[in-house]
Amino acid sequence: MDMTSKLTAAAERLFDRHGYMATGMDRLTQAAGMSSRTLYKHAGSKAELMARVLTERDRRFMARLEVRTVDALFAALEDWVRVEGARGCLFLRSRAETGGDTPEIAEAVAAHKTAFHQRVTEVVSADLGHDDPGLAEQVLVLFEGATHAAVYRGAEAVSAARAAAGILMERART
Amino acid sequence: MDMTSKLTAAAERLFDRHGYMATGMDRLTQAAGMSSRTLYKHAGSKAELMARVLTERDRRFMARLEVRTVDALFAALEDWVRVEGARGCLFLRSRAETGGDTPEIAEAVAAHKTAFHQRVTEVVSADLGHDDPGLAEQVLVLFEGATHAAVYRGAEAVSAARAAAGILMERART
DNA sequence: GGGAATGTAAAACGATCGTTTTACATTGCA
DNA sequence: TGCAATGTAAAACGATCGTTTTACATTCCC
Repeated sequence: MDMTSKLTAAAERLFDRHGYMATGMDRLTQAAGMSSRTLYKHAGSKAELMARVLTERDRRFMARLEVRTVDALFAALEDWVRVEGARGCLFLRSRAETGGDTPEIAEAVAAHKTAFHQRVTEVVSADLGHDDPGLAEQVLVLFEGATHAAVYRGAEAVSAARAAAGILMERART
Repeated sequence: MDMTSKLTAAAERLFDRHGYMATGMDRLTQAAGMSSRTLYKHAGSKAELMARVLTERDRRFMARLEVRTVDALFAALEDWVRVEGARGCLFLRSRAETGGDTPEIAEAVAAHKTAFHQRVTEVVSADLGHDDPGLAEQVLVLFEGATHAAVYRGAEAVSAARAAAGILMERART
C-alpha cells in the first residue's frame, strides 16, 4: 500500500469519526505513520486532503449504488451502515463544518450530490419503467433521512425507509 | 435584550452558519458586541455556550411542532426552512463536529432527539387514532430526510417529504 | 456617599493550529 | 560509483486557539 492511499485512508477515518476541524495534522501524521514532510508532499494541504477523501469516498459509495431497483438501493445502504456505521453524511458534514467557504471541499460535495441525485433518478426510472422525477425526489429524501436518522435510531431507520420506499413504488406502479 | 440572550443569539447564528469549531471566540465577542470577560461570565465555556444554544433551539423548534396532524408537521418544517434556511440539523452537526466527545453537547443532542422522536410518535398516533410505531419511524425518517436533502435540493425536498407522508398516512388509515 | 455589581478594553496565558524548513538516512537506477 | 528520489525526525514559523487577568469606568442600591 503506497503512502498516498495510506494517508487518504487514515484521513477518512479520523475526519469521519472526530470531525474535519477537530482533527489536527499531528494526529494525522501519527495515524498515517509518516512524517509531516511526507504528508504534505502527498496531501498538498488539509483542504486538498479532505477533498481527496471525499472524491475517494464518492467512488466507493457510488459503486455500491450500481443497482437496478429502489429496494436494492436501500439494501445497499443497509450494508453500508452495517460495515461503516452511521455518523451522517460525510459530504454534508464537511461542507457544514467549513461553512461552504473552502472551494475544494464545496466542489467535491456538490459533485457527489449531483451524481447521487442523478443515480436515484435513474434507478427509479429503471425500476418503474418510466421517468418520475417527483417519486425520485421522495426516494432521495427517504435515503437521506435513513442516513441521518440511523445516527440515533440505528439500523431500524434504514429498514423503515426501505419499507416506505416499497409502498411508494408499489403505488406508482399500479 | 439582556447580554445572555444577545450572546446566545449571536452564537447560534455563527455556529450554524460557519460551524462550531470554525467559529473562534474573538469573532463571537465581536458579533455579540461584548468583551471576552463579559462573554465568559455568561457563557462559562465554549462548550457550555453551544449546549445553551442547542437547548434554546430545541425550545424554539419543538414549539413549532405542537400540531395535531402529520401534514402540519411538514408544513411547520416548510415554514422553518423558509425562515431559517436549510443547513442541516444543527444538533447532529454539533455532535458530529465534536465526535461525541463533548458531554454537554452530546447530552443536549440526545435530549432533543429523544423529544423529537416522541413528538413524531405522538402526532402520528393522534392523526391516526391509534399507535403505529413503524409508521412513526417512517415519518421521522421523512422529516430528517427533508431537513438534510433541503440543503442541496431546496424547498422541493420538503414538499416531496410532505407528499410521501400523506400517502403513507392515507394508506395506514384505510 | 461608599461599596457591590456589571460592564469595557487590552494584554497575556500556554497550547495548538497548519505549514515549512533544516539536517540526515535510505533506496533504486544509470 | 554517484546522483536523484523518497523517506524520517525534529525544530521552527507566525497565527490563532480558548481562557484568564489586570486595570479602569459606570451604575445601582443601602
